Amino acid sequence: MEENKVVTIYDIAEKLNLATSTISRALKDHHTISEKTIKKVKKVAEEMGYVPNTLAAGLRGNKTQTIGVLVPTVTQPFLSSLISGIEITAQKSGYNVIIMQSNDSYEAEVSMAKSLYGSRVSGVICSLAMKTTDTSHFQQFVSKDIPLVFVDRVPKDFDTFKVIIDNYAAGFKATEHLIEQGCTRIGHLTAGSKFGNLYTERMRGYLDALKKHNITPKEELIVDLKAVTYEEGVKASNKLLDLKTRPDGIFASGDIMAVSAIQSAKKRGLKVPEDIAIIGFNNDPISEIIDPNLSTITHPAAKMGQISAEIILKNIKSAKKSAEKGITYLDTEVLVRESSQKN
Amino acid sequence: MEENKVVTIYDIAEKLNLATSTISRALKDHHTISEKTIKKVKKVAEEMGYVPNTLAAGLRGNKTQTIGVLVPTVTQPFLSSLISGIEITAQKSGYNVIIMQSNDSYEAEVSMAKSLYGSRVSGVICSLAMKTTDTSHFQQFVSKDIPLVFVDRVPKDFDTFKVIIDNYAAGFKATEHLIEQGCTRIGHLTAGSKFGNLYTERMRGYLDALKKHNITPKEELIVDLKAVTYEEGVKASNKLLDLKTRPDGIFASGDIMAVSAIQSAKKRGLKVPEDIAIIGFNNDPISEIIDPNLSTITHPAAKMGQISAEIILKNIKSAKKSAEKGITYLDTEVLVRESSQKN
DNA sequence: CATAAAAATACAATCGATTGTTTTTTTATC
DNA sequence: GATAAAAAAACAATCGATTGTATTTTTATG
Repeated sequence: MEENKVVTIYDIAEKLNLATSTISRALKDHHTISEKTIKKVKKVAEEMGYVPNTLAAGLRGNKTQTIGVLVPTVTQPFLSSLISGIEITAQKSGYNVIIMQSNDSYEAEVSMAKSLYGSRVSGVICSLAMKTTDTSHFQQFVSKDIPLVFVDRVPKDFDTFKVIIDNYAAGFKATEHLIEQGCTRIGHLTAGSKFGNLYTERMRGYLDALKKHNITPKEELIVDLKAVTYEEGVKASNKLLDLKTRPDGIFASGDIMAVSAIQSAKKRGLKVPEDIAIIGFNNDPISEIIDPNLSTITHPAAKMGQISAEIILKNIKSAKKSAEKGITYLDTEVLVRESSQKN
Repeated sequence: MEENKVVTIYDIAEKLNLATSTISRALKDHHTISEKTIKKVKKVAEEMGYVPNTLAAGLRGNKTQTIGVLVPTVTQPFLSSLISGIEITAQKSGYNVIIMQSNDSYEAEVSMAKSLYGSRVSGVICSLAMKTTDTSHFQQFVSKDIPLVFVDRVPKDFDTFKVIIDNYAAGFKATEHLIEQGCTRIGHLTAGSKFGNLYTERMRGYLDALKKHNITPKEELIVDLKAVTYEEGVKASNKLLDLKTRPDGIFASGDIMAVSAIQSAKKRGLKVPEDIAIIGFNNDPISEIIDPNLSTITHPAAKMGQISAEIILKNIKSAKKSAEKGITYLDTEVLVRESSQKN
């Protein structure tokens, strides 16, 4: 380890009396450099504590070994698992990950997209802010051939890679499961559905499942949360539980909401699932811990992160080949635990 | 938005028939550039869709607007909150955050530290891998005057900034709280304590609290988990509950472990806190949800992230001023909820 | 209006790695 | 040993923003 001076290829070149181009090529095993020289260069580089300056390489090549990740927050279990999946996959290929949190603000998202662009990231993975309807701030990546993947919360009308689950089908399955358990009056907790997002899709599944089984949807049974928090979940659950005719089942579009519902029901002395069956969405860690254990829809967070990263990596390498941009659907399952099992 | 060509200050310079140096200075309101020119340059830059290339700036100035964050994982609630705090604070000052997960592996940590160094991050915030005992791989940052903050899991013998809670005091408080509730036979769940880490400190607090109240520590009452997971927690809890003389209180060094203990106790028909009082550590989201609500020690994750980032930012600016490197202690509190309240 | 002082802008080197092209060295062949 | 071919290494430009220094333009003053 040297004193305070940063070691560059110039220092190595000087020491070995070679050209910097030779050093640069030797370090990456270029075929025009002799074995002997390669060995010598690597040895000295090691000794001098040389660490390549990725900025210089990135500037020259106009690309970095960095993937930008833009998500609403990192603290939700689903998103932190997603990020973990991205980071692990990127790391394996020598890529770094820059994280930004939009905090569900459209303005923040626009500004952060610009910042990522300025950082010359090699690719971008984004889960949209809840308030985002216009996505033109992502156009800059596409027009510069920077691979862009939307994951989980994706826009409808943007032609790029998307990694999602089939939220409609999942909502349908969840609801049908409750119906199979004998529920006939099923409440639904959703959030920000007016933005036409994934919650809306789940709700569509809910509605169609009811329809299929000849149950007439009631508006009073659907509660739209302002934010996906425990407190809002409790408020919304109580709205359902306060109805003159109480629901006998609840499909919550997220585990936090489902947990709120369980707690609210228990607080009133109701038995879950006997009095009211509840199913959530996401398979957050808490679903295995809450009493009764929460039935839920699996949501393969880490896998989605991994696949998103793989798409980025593949499309960086195959340069302008402009692979067909498509939607990757991942499987979900109804995970039946205690909270919904009436039989 | 332009077609496909990336806009640089050269393009702006050409269009306005000015020198690039003028453009560069105008864009940052340098006082030697006239108001008129500044306005003109900014207008055209905006029109042309100019986004500064942070690589070029970073290369020239030998510093980036980036903070490296190296943590065991991003999926633990404490760490994701920590990261969130860092990211928000950094973002406010125009800094980006690169995330890396050591997955508690020493080798990964060493390699990632090198990678961060190669990325020329302006500062580094690290929470050590559990398996790390030697920290010489962080020396490169100090010797290059790159501010380095260790947070939460910090090394003993490294002279740099540290942001931690007083784990000893917290362990003491938690244990004393149980004693005040009338517990006399208090079990302790800890993890990897042989590495001499923060868990060890909490255990020291536990032991001293017992001593202060004339309770003789028993080795059988201390269980050391191999990993901090729910499953390992259950195993460890059962070891305690299987003792011929069962403990009447448990201080778990983390909320996951505490939750495992609650569930394991309940599964045996034991009442919490009547039969056995339990207190955790961290104040994870789950502690408010588990039944009974979990008493715990607050652990100001987001705040620790914020402060760590602030230290970095401050010490980047004050360049080589080499502020005195010290330990910042944050407050913790005993958060008494249901799981420990016998009175 | 000449000249000094101040203001505004231009010039040119720099950061460190990469890479297309050229030159030098080595090897092969007659 | 001369010459062509192949191999190895050197040369030099480049990426885009920054910044110390020089130059030009403007303003002020007698």
